[in-house]
Amino acid sequence: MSLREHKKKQTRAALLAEAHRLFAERGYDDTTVEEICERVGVSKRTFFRYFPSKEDLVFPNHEERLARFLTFLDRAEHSLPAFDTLRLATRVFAADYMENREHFITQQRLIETSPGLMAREHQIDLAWEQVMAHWFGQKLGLGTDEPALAAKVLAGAAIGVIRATMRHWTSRNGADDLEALGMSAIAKLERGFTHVYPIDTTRS
Amino acid sequence: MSLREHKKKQTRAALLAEAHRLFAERGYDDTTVEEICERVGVSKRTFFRYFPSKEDLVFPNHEERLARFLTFLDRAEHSLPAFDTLRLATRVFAADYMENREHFITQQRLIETSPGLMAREHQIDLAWEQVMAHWFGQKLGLGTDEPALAAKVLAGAAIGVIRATMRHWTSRNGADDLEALGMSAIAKLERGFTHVYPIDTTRS
DNA sequence: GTGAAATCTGCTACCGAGTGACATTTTGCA
DNA sequence: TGCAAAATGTCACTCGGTAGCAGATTTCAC
Repeated sequence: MSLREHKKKQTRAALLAEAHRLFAERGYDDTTVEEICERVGVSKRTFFRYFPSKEDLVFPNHEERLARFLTFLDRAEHSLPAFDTLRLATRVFAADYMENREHFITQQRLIETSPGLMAREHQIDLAWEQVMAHWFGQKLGLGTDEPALAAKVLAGAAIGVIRATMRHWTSRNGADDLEALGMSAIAKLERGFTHVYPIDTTRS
Repeated sequence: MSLREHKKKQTRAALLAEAHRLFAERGYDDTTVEEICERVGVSKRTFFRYFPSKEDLVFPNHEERLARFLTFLDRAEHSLPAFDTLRLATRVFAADYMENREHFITQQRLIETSPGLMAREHQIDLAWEQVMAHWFGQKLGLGTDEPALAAKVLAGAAIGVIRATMRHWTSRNGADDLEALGMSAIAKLERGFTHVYPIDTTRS
């Protein structure tokens, strides 16, 4: 790595670290980009060359995570039923969240303090949803582009279920077994919610 | 209605109309609030007393719609199975969308041009999700506050499914029967997605 | 090493959304 | 008509984000 690249990594890391310190100290909205820059000793202009927006400070490696998910799906055994692959992915990611639970919960709490961050999170979820929709579409054997409606609907349901589960988990400070929650959620997707709200078989 | 209230309604309507004309003409992001104000003959400060933000111009009556949904749920026959009530609601809202399809599709297209509008839409969806979670929680007979996890997960899935369905519908210019799409989506929630991605019963 | 070219940074000036304080007009009512 | 309240306008400001350009640093070829 050249000296230049090294310094860039350092600057980026310094901005991230200082930002998170300030966010923890006085919150996201009450921390201005200029403050962060002053502390790091960098101009505002330079900041925006490292991070396209202030929000990106909170989701520094979402692209990497999404890429991980993508390669996971690509490498998944083609013969495995779709929901089994989902279960595998859930195990992997649940383990990650459980291991770094303080970090993720802190981040989630921060996100919930600012509508802008909520928006950004949603944007990221949309990307995940698209990836899933595409993958489900392939599983249905309809080629790669323009996944079928059923695949898109399933992807939407999956993301919705994941978000609700994650919110529940973080709201309880990560006390529950995230993998178990995930398995239960996937089971509901797979078998339907009728066992929760039984179909009335006495009606005509 | 007093003269004062009358004028206020007029001003509000004028702002909305002018805004939508400009949005259609040169897009949301390329229309400034000041422009809208100039055309209507009102100061920027006054604008922000009518609309808390520029985004609210695009979702002028979302509170009213949500309230409609709420009273619908409240008035629903208590004995009716949960999913049947959902189906009823879907019929009502699908009819509304089908009747004013140009309006809704135009609005959706506009929303998709701006991340800020997408964010706002999501915020509104969250409110719907909360209402649904609360209602599902009641249906489960667990009292009114802090709906059970299952209720929250179902609400998340429901919103996810609705959004995916709506996106599909608008992307095809409202050509499909929205009510039929909705019924299919609810059926998937109810019975599960196994018929789309069958469970492999041959595995050990 | 030295110099030139590519790259990085800082500065200043700007835009648009949104807010606060305070003066001015408009309306409702006695 | 006159007075209080409500609505509006004005001005100045904050903050996130961008454009242009000048000056500094690094890289690389020689």
